[in-house]
Amino acid sequence: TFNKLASILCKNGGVQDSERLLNKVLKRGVLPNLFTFNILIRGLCRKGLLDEATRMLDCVTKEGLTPDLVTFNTLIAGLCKNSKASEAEQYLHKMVNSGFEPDSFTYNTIIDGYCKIGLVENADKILNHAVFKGFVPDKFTYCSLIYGLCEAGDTDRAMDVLNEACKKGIQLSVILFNTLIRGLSQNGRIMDALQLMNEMQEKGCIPDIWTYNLILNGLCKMGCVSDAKTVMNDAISKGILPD
RNA sequence: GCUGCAGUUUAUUU
Repeated sequence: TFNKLASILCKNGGVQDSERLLNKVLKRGVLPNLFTFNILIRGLCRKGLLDEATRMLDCVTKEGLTPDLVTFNTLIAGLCKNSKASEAEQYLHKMVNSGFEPDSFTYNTIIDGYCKIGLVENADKILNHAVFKGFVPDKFTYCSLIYGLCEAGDTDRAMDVLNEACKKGIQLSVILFNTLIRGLSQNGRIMDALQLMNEMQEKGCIPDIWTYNLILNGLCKMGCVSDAKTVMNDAISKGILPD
């Protein structure tokens, strides 16, 4: 019960509330387990308290518990969300040295972390290493790569990556298309973005409110407000209401 | 003690 409450408190942005609750509960003799620490690590990272979060890892050991894969993944994700992908990579090495096998969460998180800070090359390096270890790229991996390539202005390669994902049997999703649509429109390729919005339907992916918002944003930024209106009416006629 | 279950980690818009 406490763990569930702590998780909710942390997600609402209040690690301190969680810690207060933890103290109360400790006084009643309820002992935290590894889940508790994992939740707190996530909460601390969300607040940007990375040093506290990494210290939590030591706390775990002091409490006689052993960090598990989720503990490492949580910390790695927290570091990545705070633009610290290379620090996160250090923990990848630490966990391997501690005898843990990184899983798809681990690899995808670090790959995403590097893509988000514009270091697609580093992401690629991790990916190649991961594939060598038997990792199979999934929709998360491809999404991050597409995002990263687009941010780097390499929309052509981003499109190649989507095609590659398709060829490898990845079930293409609205999210993957949205990611590429965003990249195309942010790189001035609004026509290609519109075309992709049409193509995605042939592949069974129905544009959602995110898709339309991306397209509308792209059109408006290019000054094509009347085209944006047309698209918006199209969305409304399909039952997708502006939010 | 055993069995089951539950709670924690990764991708897209403004």
